[in-house]
Order: sequence, then C-alpha cells, then structure tokens
Amino acid sequence: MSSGSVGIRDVAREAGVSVTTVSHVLNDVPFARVSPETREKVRTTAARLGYGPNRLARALRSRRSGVLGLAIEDVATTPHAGRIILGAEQAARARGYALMVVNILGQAQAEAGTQPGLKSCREPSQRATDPIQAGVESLLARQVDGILYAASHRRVLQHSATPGKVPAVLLGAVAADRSLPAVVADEYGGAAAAVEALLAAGHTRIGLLTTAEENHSTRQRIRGFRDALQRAGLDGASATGEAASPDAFCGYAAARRILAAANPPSALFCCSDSLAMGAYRAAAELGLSIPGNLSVVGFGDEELLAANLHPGLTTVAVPHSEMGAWAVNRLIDELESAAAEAGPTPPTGGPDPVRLGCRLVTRGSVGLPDTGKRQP
Amino acid sequence: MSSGSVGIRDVAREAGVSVTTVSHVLNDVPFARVSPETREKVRTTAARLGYGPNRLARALRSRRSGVLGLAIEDVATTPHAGRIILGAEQAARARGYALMVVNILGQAQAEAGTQPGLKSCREPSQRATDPIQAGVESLLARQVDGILYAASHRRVLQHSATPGKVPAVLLGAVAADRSLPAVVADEYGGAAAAVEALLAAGHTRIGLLTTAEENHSTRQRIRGFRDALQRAGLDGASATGEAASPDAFCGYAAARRILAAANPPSALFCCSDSLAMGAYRAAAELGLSIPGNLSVVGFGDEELLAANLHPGLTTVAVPHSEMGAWAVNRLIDELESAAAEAGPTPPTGGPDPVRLGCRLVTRGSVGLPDTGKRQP
DNA sequence: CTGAAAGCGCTTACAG
DNA sequence: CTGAAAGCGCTTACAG
Repeated sequence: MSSGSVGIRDVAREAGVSVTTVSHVLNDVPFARVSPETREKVRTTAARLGYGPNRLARALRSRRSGVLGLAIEDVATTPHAGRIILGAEQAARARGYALMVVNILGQAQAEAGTQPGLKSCREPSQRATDPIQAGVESLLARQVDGILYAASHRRVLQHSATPGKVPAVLLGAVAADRSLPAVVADEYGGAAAAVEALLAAGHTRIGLLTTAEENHSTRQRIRGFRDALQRAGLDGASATGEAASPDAFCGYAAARRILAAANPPSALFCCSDSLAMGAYRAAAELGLSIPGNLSVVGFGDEELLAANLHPGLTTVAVPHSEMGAWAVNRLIDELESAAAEAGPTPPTGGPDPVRLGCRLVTRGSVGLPDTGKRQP
Repeated sequence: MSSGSVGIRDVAREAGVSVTTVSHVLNDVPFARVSPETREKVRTTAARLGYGPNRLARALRSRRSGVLGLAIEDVATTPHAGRIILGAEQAARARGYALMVVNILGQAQAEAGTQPGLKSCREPSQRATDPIQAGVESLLARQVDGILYAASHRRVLQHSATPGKVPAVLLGAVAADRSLPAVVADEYGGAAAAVEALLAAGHTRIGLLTTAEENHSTRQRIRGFRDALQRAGLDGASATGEAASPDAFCGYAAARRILAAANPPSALFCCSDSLAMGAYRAAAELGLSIPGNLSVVGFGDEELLAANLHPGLTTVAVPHSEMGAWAVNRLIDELESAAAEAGPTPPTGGPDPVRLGCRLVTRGSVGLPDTGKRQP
C-alpha cells in the first residue's frame, strides 16, 4: 500500500494544491515557503491516501538513489560478515538509505597469493574476471550513491582510480595510497586489554599462542601482547608457541609444547578462539584445569566456540557491527555534505584508518594464577 | 565509466540511428526488426562509448527495478545467514538482478514467545513496531520486484495479505495458508542419512542426543533418526538424552547420562554440532576415544566447531546456499513468466515446500563399533 | 506563499 | 526495417 499506485499527483488533486507544493512539503524543502495550513492539509491527505514516494522516480530526477552498495568478501565463510551487514544495514535504514549487497568470492584464499586490489592491475581485457572489479561494477551499474568495501582480512587495497565516481569507505582494510576513509578494529588495543586482564588477575608468566601465518591482524595482536607485557616490566618472548595453521589442532600441538616447558606459563593469550580451543584440549590432556591451573584468553569472540567451551572462553570481541555502522555513517556524511555544499569532499579523515575498540568479553577462563603444586 | 554520463541518446547520435533503435538492439526486443548491420553498428558504438544503461530510468519506465529484496532474520547471530546471502546473491546476479538486504531483528528470541508473522495480527497502530512488517515495507518502498523472506528457524508464518503486491518466496519457513512458494532443508532426510552412515559402519546401538526445546527442525531430525532406525529393525527410543538447552554444556550433561547407562550406545546422533561438542567432552572424561570407542555424528556442519573438534566431526550440512539460489530462481521465474504472459501467476509449487537435500560431511568421528572390552 | 513547466534517461505503443 | 513522441513519477529552477 505504501508503494501502491497513489502518486504525488493524486495527493495534489485531493489536497487542492500543485504537485510542486506537495513535493516541497513532503520533502521539507528548506527554502520553500508554504503556509502551515497548506502543509497540514498536504500531510494529512498524503497519510490518508497512504502515499509513498516512488524512489525510482525520485532517484532518477535527483540523481541520488539513496542506496549504498556493500561489497563484502567471503560472506559465507567468515562469521563476521553477518555482523558487518547488521551494523551497516541498521545504520543505513536509520538514515533513510537502503543497502545493496554483492559478494566478493574467494578473497580469503586469493590473499595468500597476490594481493588483489579494489582496482586490479591487470590488463583491461582481464578485468571482467577480477571478482572485486566485477562486484563493484555491478553495484555502480545500479546507481548506488556510495560504496562500502569490507575485506575479510585486513590488508592494503590497491585502488588507483577509485571504484568509480562515487565515494567509498573501506572496512577492515586501507587503501594503498590512503585516499579512502577506512575503519578497522583496534586489535592491538584488544590484545593489550586481554593481557592487562591477565596481569590484573595476578599472572606474570603469560604465554602466547599464535600462528606462523603472516597476517596483519595477527601481527597487531602479537604486538599488543608484547607491548602490554613490556609496559608491565615482563618479558613477552619467553613462552611462545606458533601453530602451523590457525586451527584448533595446530593450536593444541603448539599449546602442548608451551605447557610442557620447564617453567610453563600460568596463562595463555591465544591469537584466535580456534587456537584457544586447541589449548583447552592440551590443558585437559595435561590434567590442567581451566581456570584453576591455567587461564586462557582468546580473540574473536566466536559465540559458537567461546560460549560452548567449558568453561566459557574469555575473549576479545571485534566490533564488526560498529564498524559497519561507522562506515555507513561516514559514507552518508560525505554524500550529504557533498550534496549540501558544492564544496570539495571533506577530508577523508587523514591518512590513518579509524580504529574502533575491541571489547574483552569475560566468561570463565581467567582465574588467579595457580599457586599450588601440580600433579607431576 | 560503465555508469558514466553517456546515455542512450549519445549512442544513437554516434551510430546515426534513433534512440528507439538503440533501445531495441541493446535490449534484444523480440519483435523488433532491425537489420544485422544496424545491430552491429549500435553494439560497437555502445561498447566504444562505454555505455551502460541507467537502471533507474529503465526501472521507472518499465515498472521493473530488477532488484530483489531479501529480508533475513538474525543475520548476525546465525551462521547460516551468510550462506543464504551468498547463494541468493550469486543466483540473482547471474540472472541480471541485484539484491537489497534488510535485517529482521530478534526473531530467534521472539519465536520462543508468540509466533510473529509476515503480517502481524496486531492493530494497525502497532504495525510500525513489528520488525518484520517494518523490514518488508522498507523493501517494498524501494520498489523491489519481489521478496525473499528467510526465517532463522523454520516455522509457520502468518501472512494473510501478502507482503505487498509483489511475489514472495519463503526460505526455511512456510506460510500458514500455504499460499507462498517455500524452500526448506530436508532435515528429516539428513538425519536419516546420518543414521544410515552409522548403520553402515556396523552400529546397532545408536543413541540420540537432542534438546528439550520444541522446535520444528529438531522434531524433523528426531523423526528422521527414529524412522531410519525402525527401517533397520532397531529401536530408537532406548538411549536418548535430552539437553536442557542446545549448547555444548547441556549436551555434555545429557551425553554423560546416556553413556553412563548399563548398555551404552556405540554411536551417538546429535541434533546439533554444539550438542556433539558436549558429547566429545563427555567421551573424553569417560575415557572413551572417538571414533575408537564411540562414534559421533552432528548436525549443522558449523565449520568452526566441526572442523576444530578432534577428530573432525562428521555432520550433516544444511544446504543454505542452495536454498538461497533456489528461492531466487523461483522468484525470478515467477517475475519473468508474469511479465511475458499476462496470464495468472503459475502455481506456487503446491501446498508443500520444496525440500533440498542435506549432505553428510564426513570427517573423522565415525568408526566401527567398539568390539573390545572397555576399561571399567 | 504557490504553481506551470521542464526534464532525469529510459521503454513502449504506434506510425510509417 | 526505423523513428517521432509520449510518458514512467518525481524534483527543481523559475515565474509570479
């Protein structure tokens, strides 16, 4: 009904005014002088008829579709995608925009090899085969007002000549030339917060369970871990285990190595929840109870893992939903300021991406250091 | 560039023909008689100028936006949403459509209480507060050609006066009056397949680990389990454990009860991967190795859990991506047949939803029955 | 304070 | 085989 066949012309006729006036009133056009009585009449008539504007007509005429395009990598394989979509869609709807979504396939794997970019560096003839290019272009062809690009793992995106002529914001990635606004999670700070919680509980021997994989996220988490320990006057390099790959089994193997050492740590900071899951198994096999004999902190807050482990895993949550909302609001701000003033696009927020804080989610895996004697 | 400022008029001028002809050629209008030479000239000119149609203008004129609306429940809290979006978007793009996504919040919880419907049964004044209504209406206001509604847990949706005047397809749910096409997963068959794998391995004492929660999915899985056992001449009611809630901890408690019984089963069919995770812990505590002493099959194929458990969990995968694709294709078929013929909408596919098969994903948790003596 | 008119970029009868 | 013209439903200068 709200998108029924009643148009602005019907409202105008019923209210006894011109379509111009109806348009002015319903859109609250700033400089339109319309008497309060007329406004009221138009409003009630529109409501009575169940008038809803045809967004297509409006978009065509005003050259603004009110639609934001979200290009998102590996929507089905990363559990984060849903939260980004949630945050982005809510924020968009709250400001009167809609979200069009395209999936960018296979970036998790592609990343391991060459670094694909927002705009590929290959010859034009191969362009169509670049999934990023293809996805972004299908959005552009739909007249979206702006684009959000969400990378599944943080990395640097080549994008030379912006995705098109529309503004864009990056999530979980930065542009190689820093020309695009970007929002990332403060994983460094999140890791530090995790360590600080361990320190606060009294731990002084804190091990690190990480993966050998070269990855920006992991590096930030390790740095956050090391720096937090150093600030506390402790050495972070002692008990480190590197899992061959970021799954629980490799985490298990690495954790066993750490815990079998001469002076094993009383707590473990794990660079992912999967690794932490492996640490749980290692602890169980070694007869160490969590958190009685060993405290564990994970990273990622994957509900499915963290809440199902026993005891529940205390872990660092990445603010995906907030990142989605931030990116949308940043994009809309740019769109609307550009529309209001013919002035140049506002500064993109500087060369550095905005960092949103990671929250420590406390469940049951952190306790006091084990003071007692352990079974030999 | 493809959505640049070059319009059909530019192509027409350059090619020395009318806009009508350009439109006819580029859209392959069936009854348009255009000479091959002219066609060729138009095509090359369009390509040379980098012409891309303005979808907004096309949509306004043809009354078809080429956009499908996907209303999806609990996108951030269920791990399935991403796969549905993936399948739906891929299928849509392959047929020239785009996907607009809105999130329907809080249905996982709402479901426990009253059953919300596609169209709520409350007074009109409260409508705006119904999240389903609000989401679907925001899609309709955007002139989508059709709607996909994806429920997070299968249930019956009240929808009396269809979401609007556009066709709709349901995913993981059915309409109360069966008036809408719907696609669901064949969870009954999936459960049966899991049991059959266990039977094939030689198991005859197969326990059931389920939850007390009243839920359509769970009921189907239980029925599939029971019927498969019965077909094999076995009794499925013997070793059953009901977890208070569907998480790993309750699964653990229930599994301990089952396994502590006098004549414990040699295999366990679990109605979810989370429950299976609990079963792993129970087995470990009882000194039972998987699959040496106990075989386990889960349901859901949650990568994060199933692949991280040790050994990997053999489990039933729900075809979310295929459901998304099926629903999109069904919707587009309806849209396009309605456009071609003025004839009535084709039958909705009968009163029953289409059931897509669930695949058994084999990892390492199923083995031969334990023939040997167990530690007392 | 209000309205007549142009036009966004297409598609679609319709005429020839 | 091809084209002139109307019109989808709005917004936006512009005139009064």
